[in-house]
Amino acid sequence: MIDPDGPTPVYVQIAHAIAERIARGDLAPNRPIPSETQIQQEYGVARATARHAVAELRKRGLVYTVPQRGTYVSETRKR
Amino acid sequence: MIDPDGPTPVYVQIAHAIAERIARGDLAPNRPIPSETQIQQEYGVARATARHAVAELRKRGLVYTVPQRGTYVSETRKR
DNA sequence: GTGTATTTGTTCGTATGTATC
DNA sequence: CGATACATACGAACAAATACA
Repeated sequence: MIDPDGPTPVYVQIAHAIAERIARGDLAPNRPIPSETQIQQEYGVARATARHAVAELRKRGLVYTVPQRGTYVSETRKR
Repeated sequence: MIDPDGPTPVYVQIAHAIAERIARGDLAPNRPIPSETQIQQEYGVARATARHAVAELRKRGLVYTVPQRGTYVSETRKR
């Protein structure tokens, strides 16, 4: 699923994969996404890379992080 | 005893030191090895490093951990 | 029965060093 | 040089189960 040798950075690929799980409803609002450790194991990357991926999702507003608790899927914007 | 600036990672050095104590019989089968907190203090390292060292010993099959209990020296393999 | 201390489990935050492209 | 990525290490906080007085 992740291509370490591709042109797209691994952390972007992982962020994209998680974003899809959110879009699909696999990961619901206010529910935790995989922890950094789980991402490390699931994708076989270093923690720094896992963190980078999460930071990417946070930057896009898809998730929010609670220190020492975890990272959760943002609530769908009211409309 | 532990060299933080050496080429060998601190957690490996600590794992090695404890492995020697086991090999020497200083730590007997089914007896607890030092807790993570004790390892922290004895070697002056962070808990994450102490845990890493214990994980290393577990990986080698030298010890087994009982959640909320402690980590114990594995029984000598029957032969 | 009740509280306290101990121990491992788990999480995110941060920094440093190395290597590669 | 900067971005990416890995490994190591320290810090801080809280949870949960166990052990014991």
